[in-house]
Amino acid sequence: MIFSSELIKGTLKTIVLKLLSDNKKMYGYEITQRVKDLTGDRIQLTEGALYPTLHSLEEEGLVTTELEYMGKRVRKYYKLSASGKTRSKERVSELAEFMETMRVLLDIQPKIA
Amino acid sequence: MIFSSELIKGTLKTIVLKLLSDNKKMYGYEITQRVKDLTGDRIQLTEGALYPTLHSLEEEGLVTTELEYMGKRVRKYYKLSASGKTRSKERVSELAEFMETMRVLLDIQPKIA
DNA sequence: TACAATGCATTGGATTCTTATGTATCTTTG
DNA sequence: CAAAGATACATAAGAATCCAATGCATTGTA
Repeated sequence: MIFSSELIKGTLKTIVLKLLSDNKKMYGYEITQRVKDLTGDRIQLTEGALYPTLHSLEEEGLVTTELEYMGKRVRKYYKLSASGKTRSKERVSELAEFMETMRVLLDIQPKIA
Repeated sequence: MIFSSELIKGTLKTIVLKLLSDNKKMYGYEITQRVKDLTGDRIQLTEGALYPTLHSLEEEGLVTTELEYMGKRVRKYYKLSASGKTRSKERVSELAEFMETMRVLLDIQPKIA
């Protein structure tokens, strides 16, 4: 089952920030694949959503970029800035609280880990 | 803490459907207050978001409406149709799965209920 | 050699929400 | 009793966010 896109809304930035906080640096395509892998194909980021998000994070100063050349192919790596690291923690914990609130609101039983 | 609005995106319809599945009938203002209560003021639905959503659910045939007069004041009650009940269950379980996926992706520890 | 995968990116459109506004009634408080 | 707040409906303009489609180019594979 692939989740209907509406659910992704509002969580994309948090996903990206979290991944970047766990990895020194990542490039766009890598992020899409990592999310695909980690979610068992259930979340597939589209490029039309991801790249504007990455650019937006850069404009906000939360990530910095560096180009790397693999032969003739260019990779644009993104890494968290200091403020990005802080923001990442904030976003993740806010989402955690939100999910807990939604769990109560929707009377959803938590899975036993 | 009131959640940043982006997080609510995509979950509003599910919230409304779930509340209606737990209550025979509800009216708009009641829904906003119920959500406010159930979430300890953390989620506050705006009318500009709620009413279009309710109208949309009606157009989709997921809810039916009936007017009730309290003196001169009108209340518009919404109740789930048969297809609405089905959709409600689908939406809630989809959101539950999505949340579980996000929990794994973001490495969020579940609270012990 | 064609096709799939990798890798960047933009554009147009749809959807969804916020903010602001409007109307009207009922209740509480100074 | 008047004013303010709560109750109750609703719409409109604009912002934000995402998807689908498209484009370009390189690399690997059947």
